Amino acid sequence: MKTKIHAADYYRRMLSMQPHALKRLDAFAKIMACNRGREIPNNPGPAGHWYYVITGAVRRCAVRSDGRRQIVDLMLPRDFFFVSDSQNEATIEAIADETVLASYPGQRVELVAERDVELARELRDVAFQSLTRSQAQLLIIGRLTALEKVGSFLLSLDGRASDASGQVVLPVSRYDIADYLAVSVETVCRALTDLRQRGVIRLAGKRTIKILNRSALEDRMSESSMVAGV
Amino acid sequence: MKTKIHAADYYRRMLSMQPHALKRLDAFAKIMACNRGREIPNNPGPAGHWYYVITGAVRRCAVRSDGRRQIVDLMLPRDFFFVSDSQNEATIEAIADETVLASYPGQRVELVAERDVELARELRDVAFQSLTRSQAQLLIIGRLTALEKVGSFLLSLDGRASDASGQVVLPVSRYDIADYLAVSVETVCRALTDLRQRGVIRLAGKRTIKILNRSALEDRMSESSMVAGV
DNA sequence: CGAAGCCTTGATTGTGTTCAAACGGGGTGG
DNA sequence: CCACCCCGTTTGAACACAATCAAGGCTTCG
Repeated sequence: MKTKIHAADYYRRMLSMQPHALKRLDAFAKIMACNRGREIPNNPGPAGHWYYVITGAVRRCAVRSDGRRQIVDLMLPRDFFFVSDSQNEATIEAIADETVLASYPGQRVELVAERDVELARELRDVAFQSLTRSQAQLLIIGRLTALEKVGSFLLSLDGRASDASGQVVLPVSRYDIADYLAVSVETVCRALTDLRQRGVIRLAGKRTIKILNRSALEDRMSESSMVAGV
Repeated sequence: MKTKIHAADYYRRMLSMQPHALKRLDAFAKIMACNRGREIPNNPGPAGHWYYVITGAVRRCAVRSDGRRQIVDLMLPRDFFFVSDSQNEATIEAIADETVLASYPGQRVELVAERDVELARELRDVAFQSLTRSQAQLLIIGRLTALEKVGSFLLSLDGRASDASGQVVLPVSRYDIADYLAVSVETVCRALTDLRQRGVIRLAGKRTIKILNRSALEDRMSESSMVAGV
C-alpha cells in the first residue's frame, strides 16, 4: 500500500491489454486494489457490474447453509467477469494479495453497448466463453479422478499463470484448489506428491511448479504408464 | 410423424409463449421436429445458432475420448439455448421423442439485435442465466451426496416438468439422470428407492413421480429426520 | 515465544462404483 | 402366436477411491 495514486496510474496503463472493442470501456474504469480476503459486493444494482482482472486472483464461491462450499469460477489476470444480483447466493472475493481490478458500472456499459455493435457482441462472447468454461468444469468435477483433476488444473494454469522460465505459479492456496476441484485439501496434497514422485512435476517452493512431463498430464494418468525420471 | 405440415403450424403457434422481446425473432423461426437421439449439428457457422425448446428435452453432453461423459446442460420446454462452434467438444441431442425446437440462425439474430436494444439485452440475460444455472450445477455435482443430488434434481423438475396433478414427469431415462448428476445409474435407482421407502416420493410408473414430502427434499437428507408416512 | 495458517503424511472409515444378475415392456421375425 | 432380443430398470455383493480423523512440520506475524 505504498502510494495509492501512483499504483492506480500504473495499473490504468495495463487496461490497454484488453481485447478489441472492450477497451472502449476504459474511459470510465475505476481501479480497485484489493487485499486478500476482500469481498466484492454482489448487489451491484439492476444492471450488474463488470470487472476486469489486472493482477492477482478472484474467486466466485457458492456456499451452502451447512458450510459446504464450491468455487464455481476462478478469475485470473486478463479475465473479464460480470456480477449481477441474480447470483446472490455466491460470494466474490480476492484470493491473492495485490489483486487489482478494473470496475465498470453495468448501467454505463449497457449504454455504450447500445451504440456500439461490436462491443455488444464482445460482451455476449465473454458471457458464452464463461459458460463454456463452466461446462468444461462440470466434466472435470463430475467425471475425473482426483489425480486427473489436479493434473488438468495444472495444465489450465500453464499459460495463464506461468512465469518466464515456464514454471507455473499457483496463485491460490491448496484449500482453494481443493474447493475448486471439489476434493479435500489432503487429496490435493497427495496428488501433487504423487505427481512429483512420478517425475511428472517438480516443486520449486510450495507455490511454484515446473511441468516436466506434459504429455503425462494430458493423457489419462490412472496407469503407471510413465517412467519416473531422477 | 402424421402430417408434417399440420404439426409445424401447430407448434408455430406456441412460439408466442416466449418472453418479451425474444418473440420478435419468430418471424424467421424454423420448426424442427426431432426423434429421440437426433443430433443437433454443432458447427453452425461463425455466428452460431439459437434454439428454443417447444416440447420434449435436449441435452448438451461433453464426452471424453475414454468414454466418460457428462451432461452439462438439460434443456426443457420454454428454454432458450445457443450453439456455437467454440463448444465443439460437446454433442447436442434430443433425448425425448416428440421433441420440437424452433431454430434461429445466429447471423439473423445478431442483425435484429443490432437494431433492437431490448432484444440484445435479453439475449445477454439468457447467456447469464445459463451461466448461473451451470455454476449452481457445479455446487450440486461437486458437493452434494448422491441422495441430495437426486433430491435436488426432482425439485428442479417440479414446476418445470410437472403435470396438472402436481406429479413430476421425468423427461429422461435413469441413464441421463445419472450422466447429469455425475453418478452411476445404479446409484440413481437406489436413491429413488430410498426416497420411496422413506415416504418422500411415490412412483406412479417408472417415469412419473409424486412428491409427498417437499420439505424433506429441501432440507438436508442425510439424517433420518423424517417420519415415513404411508 | 506462542498462535494461527498453511501444508504434508498416515490410518481408518464410508460412500458410491463396479460387477453380476434378473425383471419387464416393446418391438421384430420366425 | 410365441420366441427372442434390446433397452431401461432394479437389486445385491464386493471393491476402490477419496473423505475424514489425527498428528506433526513449516512459516509468518503479533
